[in-house]
Amino acid sequence: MGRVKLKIKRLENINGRQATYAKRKNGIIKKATELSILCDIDIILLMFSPSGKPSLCRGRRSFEEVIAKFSQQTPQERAKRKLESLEDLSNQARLLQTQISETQKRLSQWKEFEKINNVEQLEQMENSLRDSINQIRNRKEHIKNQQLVSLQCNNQFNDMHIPFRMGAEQHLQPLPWIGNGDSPNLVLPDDSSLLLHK
Amino acid sequence: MGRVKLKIKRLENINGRQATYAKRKNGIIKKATELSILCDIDIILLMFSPSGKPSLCRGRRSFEEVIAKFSQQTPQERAKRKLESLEDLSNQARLLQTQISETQKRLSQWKEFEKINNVEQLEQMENSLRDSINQIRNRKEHIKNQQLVSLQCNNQFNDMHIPFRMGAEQHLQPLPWIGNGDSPNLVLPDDSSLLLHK
DNA sequence: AACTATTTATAAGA
DNA sequence: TTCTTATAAATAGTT
Repeated sequence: MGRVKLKIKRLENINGRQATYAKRKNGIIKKATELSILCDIDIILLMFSPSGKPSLCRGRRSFEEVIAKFSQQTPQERAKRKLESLEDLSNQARLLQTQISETQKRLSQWKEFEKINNVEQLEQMENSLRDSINQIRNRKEHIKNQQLVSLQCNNQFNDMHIPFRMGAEQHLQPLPWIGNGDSPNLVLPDDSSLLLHK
Repeated sequence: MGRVKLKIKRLENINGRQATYAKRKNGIIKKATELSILCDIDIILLMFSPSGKPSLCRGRRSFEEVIAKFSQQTPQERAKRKLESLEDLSNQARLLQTQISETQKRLSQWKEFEKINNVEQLEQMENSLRDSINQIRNRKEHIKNQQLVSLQCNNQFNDMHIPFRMGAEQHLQPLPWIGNGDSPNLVLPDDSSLLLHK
């Protein structure tokens, strides 16, 4: 449609390409808009000028919505998307792996004492454990004293039909972590004393 | 271009929409192809028929390449992409959060004995710690014996110009985890004995 | 799917 | 660049 019939072949003149692009771009955008309205459809037209400037034409729905719709419809696209996110995920996985192995290294210190060859370090670990044992003993004493007190209270109130062990329920709370042994049981004493100062 | 001038407005007849779509789809695809060749540009034309069937037209470069080029060029698109991946990431984050808080809950048992109100449980923990201390003591004994042996060896070989402490280097290995106190120091005794059977 | 009257797009020139 | 215009191309209604 023009003065002469045009051969569909790359225009060698760069200015000619720019001029033709400018004209035909408007034409095709008009066509896309018309098609979208007339037939009530989703359409995306994305093109780059010879100098690289993008032009986007769309119907009523957004670029992202239409691309997503297309990607969801075609299995290849879905697979490709997954492949793309795989890269990110594997980076994250690598990071987590590092963190986990570092943590496990630290944890294994407290399990596999036969791998530690430093007597001073062993002694510091022993002191830390001893400290924890002392804390546990203190706690046990405390609880036993409390039980004694609450039993005395119950005896006082037994004639008043207060339910048995009422007032001592604090130490009867369920401890949900017990028996939930599907993941390793971790231990964390306050072992800041273990850090050797540089 | 046709027998009558067409008002650009949604065609009410569904068959009319289908027919017009079929004709104009070919037209616009031809236009897009011509533009791509004539001006040597990237172009993507994606449209859905009134019944939902997608048609994709592209130039020399693939759909993904052109979309990526566009997404990289426009900051809004880049932001939107990030926003999309945010959803996945937040799901992962939530999962990790759960795992971390579960782990921390377990760990805190070994730090905050004053929160445990069950004497039996405290005793099991104490036994576990005592067991670890015994292991440490055994290890210390073992190392001291080894040191004695290796010192004797060194004395034997001193006249042969063997470097000092050669043969005892095993217990002089650096222990990289010491002093690396930027993350909590974790402890894991073999506390399977702590699990109460249901 | 093919025809064709007519509209629309556009190549070259101003 | 934008406008003009001769001509090519697309297509609406029809068969």
